[in-house]
Amino acid sequence: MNAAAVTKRQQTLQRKLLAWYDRNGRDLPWRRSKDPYAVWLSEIMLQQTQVATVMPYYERFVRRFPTVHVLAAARIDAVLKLWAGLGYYSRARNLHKAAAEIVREHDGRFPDSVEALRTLPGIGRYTAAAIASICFGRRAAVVDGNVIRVLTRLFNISDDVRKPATVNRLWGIADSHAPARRCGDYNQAIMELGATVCTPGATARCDICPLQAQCAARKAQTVAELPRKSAKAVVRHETHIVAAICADDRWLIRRRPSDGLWGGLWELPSAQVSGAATVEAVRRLARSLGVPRCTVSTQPFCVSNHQLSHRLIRFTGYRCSLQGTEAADSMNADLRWVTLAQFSKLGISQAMRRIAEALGAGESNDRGTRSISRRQSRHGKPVRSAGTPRAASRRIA
DNA sequence: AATTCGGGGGC
DNA sequence: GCCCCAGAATT
Repeated sequence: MNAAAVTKRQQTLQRKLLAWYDRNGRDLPWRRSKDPYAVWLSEIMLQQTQVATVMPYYERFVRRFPTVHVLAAARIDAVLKLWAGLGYYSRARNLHKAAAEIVREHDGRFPDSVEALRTLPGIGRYTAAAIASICFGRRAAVVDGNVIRVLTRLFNISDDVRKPATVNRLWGIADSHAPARRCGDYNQAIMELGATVCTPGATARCDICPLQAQCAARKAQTVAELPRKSAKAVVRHETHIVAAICADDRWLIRRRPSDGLWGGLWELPSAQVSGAATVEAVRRLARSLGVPRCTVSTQPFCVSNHQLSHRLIRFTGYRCSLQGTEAADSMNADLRWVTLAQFSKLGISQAMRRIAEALGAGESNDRGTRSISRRQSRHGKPVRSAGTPRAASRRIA
């Protein structure tokens, strides 16, 4: 908030960063205009996600939803479908909500202040400042993972950056250094420096850094140790079962509740179990879906480990064939019967995609035969999800 | 202040 | 394997 006391040193940093950025800034799709919609979308996608990962998703998304009006009018399923695989799906749900809000409350125009932007779902202090500075020329500093690295090194700050108090301190420092003019470029410059030069650990390229003469960590030879982070929480291990319930060539799928993990995405019904994966647990899951009687394969068709940042989930999938013709709860809009091809085109997580592929590999190989078969891909290599024990990689029909 | 949210790039 | 990533919302 305080732009009053701008020191000579701050001006030097601003000038060097901007000059460096003018020469070395990457040509990214969302930098080609100051259209707040494009910038907003990119900033949301880039949350905790690297540029290289975002690129194809961004291109697809703007092609399908070119304006905030188109996005606001879309169904959430269509949005999640294009987001599928990118992770952190609340971003997509909040994006959709915010689009509707912008159209409804702001006549389709983006708010141009940090405070007003901040009220939109999915827009926190970083994203609000990024949009306000880049699109509307506001003087608003940003702090992200890149800026944390650059600032802790520039000022040789060894506080634990996992503590909110440390990050708050960095927000203050960032704010005191943000220039009144070209603040959007300045913000992108310091992030670009963190992404391409002031990189983590020993990969930092201090030799080509425009701020090497000003860097306290370089002088103190602490670059590789900064930023300092306390140990992160240990990953919990969980066991989940998957019920692949089949009637003819259709599978019962369900939409996950909109909050929580993989919220709003479709899945082959799954559930966490406390002990080991069992056929009994699968039967219970099937019953809860309105499938009272079915035959559950004794051998799983797939065991797949899925690593998340804070937990490791082991999915064990079982085939279930329906007895009789009773349908699952037909009044439940979150349940559907679809072919595997249809399923793969819906918004589903990467974890579920792998499970569905294991299921499909077994299908295609089993076509026309009842024999025990080793699942194979088209390339002839055995299909085996990460961590699958060999014994479980074959299915007994 | 601590947890919860995904998935992949790059070493 | 490991660390990290243009963070936000919830508890």
